[in-house]
Amino acid sequence: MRNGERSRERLLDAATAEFAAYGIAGARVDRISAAAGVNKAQMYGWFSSKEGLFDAVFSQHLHRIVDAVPFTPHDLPAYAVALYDSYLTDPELVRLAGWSRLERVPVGDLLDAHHADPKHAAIKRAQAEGRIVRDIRPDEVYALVIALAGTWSPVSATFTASRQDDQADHRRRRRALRAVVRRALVP
Amino acid sequence: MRNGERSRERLLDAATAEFAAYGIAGARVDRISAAAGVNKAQMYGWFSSKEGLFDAVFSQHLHRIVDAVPFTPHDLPAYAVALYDSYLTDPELVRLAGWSRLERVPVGDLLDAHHADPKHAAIKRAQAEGRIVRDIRPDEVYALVIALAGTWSPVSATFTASRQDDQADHRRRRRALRAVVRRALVP
DNA sequence: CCTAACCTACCGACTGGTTAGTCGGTAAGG
DNA sequence: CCTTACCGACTAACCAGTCGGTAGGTTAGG
Repeated sequence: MRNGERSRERLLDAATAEFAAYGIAGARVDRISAAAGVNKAQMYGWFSSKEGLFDAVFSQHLHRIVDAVPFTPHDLPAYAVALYDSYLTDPELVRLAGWSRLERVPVGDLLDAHHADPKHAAIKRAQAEGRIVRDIRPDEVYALVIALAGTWSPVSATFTASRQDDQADHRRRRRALRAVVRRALVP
Repeated sequence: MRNGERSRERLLDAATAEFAAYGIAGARVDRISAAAGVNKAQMYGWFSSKEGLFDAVFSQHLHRIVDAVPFTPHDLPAYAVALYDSYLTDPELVRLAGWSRLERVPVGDLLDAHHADPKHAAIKRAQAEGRIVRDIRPDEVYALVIALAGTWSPVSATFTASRQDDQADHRRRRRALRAVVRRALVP
């Protein structure tokens, strides 16, 4: 009974990297346990299956996926830009969400309602204050901002940005993103 | 030598469905050959591996992914709405692109330049004519439109729409999409 | 017109490596 | 003495890819 807590953490870290890189079907439990330095049987004692391990990883990172960046409904352009930056520093989270969408949740909400509801409510208030356009429903405002911030994300259908890109590229994308969100959603 | 052409077609159709549903790592070649009614050894005679089969499937559908909808740079809002509709009728294409991004092409362009270049050039002309705002580069205009059209797509990080959704929902999303693209990109 | 050679579609059965998950245990701490 | 961390070795199923064929159609030579 030397150090169960630390082992569990190393295991979840290794599993995060593995699932982010290969998805659920592509992940290998032997690779995870080897990378974590945790015995496989031990792993199965804590989490009962590969799927169970993915669930643990995903729910552990849920708040980081959702709140990687403080939500600022009164300044959506800045929020979108901050998301762009967070996708650059933490592409794993976006990839994890992508796998979950493709391998687990093909339609409907990706996350539980109680993660999104507070944001929708905040958007509604900002609309009442005249900070956000009123002709689009709060949940859709949110969806559109997330989609825009993900234009160059690790699940982009066009181009995925990386930290190695030229700083000028990042600046140009941030500027475009800020302008688009402002013109589209700020009255 | 009864009908090689038809068998090949059935095989590619079955492979498309399988890869769209499960991705490369999750796809099972036995399932594909069974669904197509084509012997597995035959399959390996035509395509040399599971990866080779995915490549064939993906390149076969490339033009449909890129040109599922006629590109109308002079009316980007309508283009975005048409893409929304095409994602509803053909979610497989978007999922295929998603798998390719996650399992194959983690950074940079998802598609070859020669697929995107004509569109960028058309956007540039539309900008010169004053039909599209000039403060955003053509390739980024395109990326932003694709991202917006994919707000409720099968790779959405928030909500994935489906044909079963209420017609009112579809109308509301189309209207929001049209408004956002117009305000953001049309002068 | 026949037939031998050849090509391509088609196929059932197999294999070797991989992989999720298990077993039966030791030892450390409380 | 009980619980929990830890572990090497194992297994049964799975799965991509192969083997060694048969048969139908086409062509060319006689």
